[in-house]
Amino acid sequence: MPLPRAFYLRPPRVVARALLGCVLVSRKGRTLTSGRIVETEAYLGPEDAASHAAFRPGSHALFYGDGGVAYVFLNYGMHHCLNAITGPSGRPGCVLIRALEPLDGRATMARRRGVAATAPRLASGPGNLTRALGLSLRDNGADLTRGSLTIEPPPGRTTFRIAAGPRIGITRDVARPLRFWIAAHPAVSRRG
DNA sequence: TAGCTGATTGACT
DNA sequence: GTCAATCAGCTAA
Repeated sequence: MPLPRAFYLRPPRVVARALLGCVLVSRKGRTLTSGRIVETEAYLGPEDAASHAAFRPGSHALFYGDGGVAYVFLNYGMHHCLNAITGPSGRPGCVLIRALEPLDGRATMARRRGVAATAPRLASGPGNLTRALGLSLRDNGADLTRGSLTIEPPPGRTTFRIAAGPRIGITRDVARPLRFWIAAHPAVSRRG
């Protein structure tokens, strides 16, 4: 069972931490790929200058709607990034999913990435992650509580330490400590 | 219509 | 550490 809508109807900071350890599942045709979320970043509403809710029109309808919806965008002309919209309608915010530890479909991810299945960090980094799962702008607006792109609760008991720090790669509001990752996890993207 | 910017990556020096 | 690849959607004209 995917995480319920209510999971997402909370502030981005809370959802970002809660998503660590959860499993992102992508179904494309008969192919299933999944991975454990090990790294996220929170983006707030217009008060957060780095958030697309603040300066990226076109994403407004998604940001201001109910949470639990995928927001996929293209940047630098070649990389897709996957976000989960958070908060109830009228409370914009989202969580950028930056890195996964591959679970099901490792071979498929490796093929999509064009690397060996044994390669480390198959889905580490927002661009790599979306490529490994076969995501594109067509997945923008997808409902994360049902359908082909969902997020499941952590399987079994999982304990880990959550580390926090400044977000990576942004040019506005650089200092806010809104990046969260599983401490010492090998699949966390290295930059920063 | 042209020009600019960006929540990146990988290849190269 | 530097740099090119490449595009959606803005802005200026």
